[in-house]
Amino acid sequence: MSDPLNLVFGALADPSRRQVIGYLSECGTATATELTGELPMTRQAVSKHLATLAGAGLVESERQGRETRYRLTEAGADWDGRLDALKQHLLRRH
Amino acid sequence: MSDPLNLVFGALADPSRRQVIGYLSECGTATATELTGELPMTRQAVSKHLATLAGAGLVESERQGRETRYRLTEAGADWDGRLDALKQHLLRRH
DNA sequence: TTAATGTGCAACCCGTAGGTTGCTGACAAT
DNA sequence: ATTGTCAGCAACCTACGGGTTGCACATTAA
Repeated sequence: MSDPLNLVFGALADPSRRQVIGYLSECGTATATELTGELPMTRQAVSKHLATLAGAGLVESERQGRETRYRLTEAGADWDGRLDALKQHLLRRH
Repeated sequence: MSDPLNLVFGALADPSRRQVIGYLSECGTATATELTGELPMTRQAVSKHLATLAGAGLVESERQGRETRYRLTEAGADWDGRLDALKQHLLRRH
């Protein structure tokens, strides 16, 4: 369960989590409550997704005052690029 | 649920399925019962995994007589390469 | 024809992942 | 000092995924 590949692909398997990666790639940085406005779920659910992404090393967090801001790690940014490329590839293929 | 990206990442999320991809990459082609010898599970479980991989377009099957042989599709072979590369990348990183 | 082998289908079990609600604690604003 | 906002638990619910067993069908071998 601690296999890095497992963590990464487990994290990427969920569409909400891939969406979070996309948003973070656009906004650069965001809090859990900010992301909640973009997703049809509770803040706690978003928080769990962020924890999963952090566990996979795709996201990192930093607490500033009373809010904690999340941003993509280098690995997370890499995956955002690959996901975009795959989307384009799949769209043109059909 | 029919989003291609969902299907692909859902399929790749399971370690057994990634292992199946690896075996098919080595052997070229195999049946469900042959793969059962390599994995700690039942033939039906392997068969389900193969069905999932086929649903994601990573594997294709062809029935020959009473046995059905599975092989990687082009997309599946691509992913086998990427998985190997990622493994190496993660190993050297630590 | 009969037996053996390979497959597919359906029902079922069980753990866990995704999501919710409810509460508590930390900062900030007034 | 009080009130409002942000975050972090913890418990709970529920659906689904991974796996099993059991049976029925098709094909090859005896």
